[in-house]
Amino acid sequence: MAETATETAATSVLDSADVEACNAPHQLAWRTLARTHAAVSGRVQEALTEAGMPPLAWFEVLSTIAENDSRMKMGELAEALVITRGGLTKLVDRLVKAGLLERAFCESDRRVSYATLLPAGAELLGEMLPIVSAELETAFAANITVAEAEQLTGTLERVRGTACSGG
Amino acid sequence: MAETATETAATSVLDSADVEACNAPHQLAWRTLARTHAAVSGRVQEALTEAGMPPLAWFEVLSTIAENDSRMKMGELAEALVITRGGLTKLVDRLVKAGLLERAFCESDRRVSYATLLPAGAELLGEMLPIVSAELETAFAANITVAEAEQLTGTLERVRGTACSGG
DNA sequence: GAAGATTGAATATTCAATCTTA
DNA sequence: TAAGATTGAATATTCAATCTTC
Repeated sequence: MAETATETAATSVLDSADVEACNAPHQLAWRTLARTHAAVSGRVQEALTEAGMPPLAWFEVLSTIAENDSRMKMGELAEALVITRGGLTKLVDRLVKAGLLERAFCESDRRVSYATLLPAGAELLGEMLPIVSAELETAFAANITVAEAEQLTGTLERVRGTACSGG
Repeated sequence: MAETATETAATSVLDSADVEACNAPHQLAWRTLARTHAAVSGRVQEALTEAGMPPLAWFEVLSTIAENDSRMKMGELAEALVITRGGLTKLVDRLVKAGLLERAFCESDRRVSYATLLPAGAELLGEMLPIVSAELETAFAANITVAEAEQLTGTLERVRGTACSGG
């Protein structure tokens, strides 16, 4: 309505099919997913900053490498973190400059390079972990049960599957 | 442990408590949430690029405003999109420059400014929507049921709640 | 002084092009 | 020629400082 008003820039901009599409359960789930991710990320980031710690991205890198025998190929790491290769190169550059990681080259295939965790990186990870964990406990444990968390993980992994492999 | 090895940079870097914390259901849920978000975002972004459309962030802005009577305060919009105010100002700048949005000022309180949807913005939204919808259908509808999507939304909203308000 | 929004400097991320090795 | 990684240019985002209005 209100199409007679002269001020209204663009009322009723979406036809009924569009509105339906916007409010479909899957669309709603996606929007909630995106905003929950942003909100929780922000909280964790804030907690790290207040504790004088490096950004969340550094934690992601350190923890991912630590869980993979403290050594990962750059390509694998980029895929695990779901960021571009170029972006990962520069991110790792910063961690190397900070003395947390070291680059190593594969002997059998000189094209590949590894990012390896240094003791200082492991130590920092140990300091960041409780802060991140505490924040996640606040966000998750306080609001959903363990069973719900596991179900959430399962559902999300199925969604992610198609998004990645296209199969 | 493993301090006798000369090659290993940092093996067994996490003690058992840390490993436990990393693999806790809530930590796992968070990691899956973050990576699913990145993966699906990437897919949608790619589809938009291939169709010669603007980035996903533009879609988020346009659709959020469209769902709120085609007019939102900058602060509300920033909160809805979970980005900083400064970031939103520049994002909206780009959309304004592209002729998709218009700024309007509140008469009762001159401090607040509105972002209003222009017809060109509504038209573009109509073109982007089917592309985004199709990609989300591929990611969601193909892998989870409507009931699961609704449950996912509910679970995520509870997680988000604490992350935002702290209550 | 406080709230809302914007700006500029610094940082981070992407995309395309390049380099090296298989 | 292709795969893996890196670099540089362009873009986007944040943080702190500023401006305006309440």
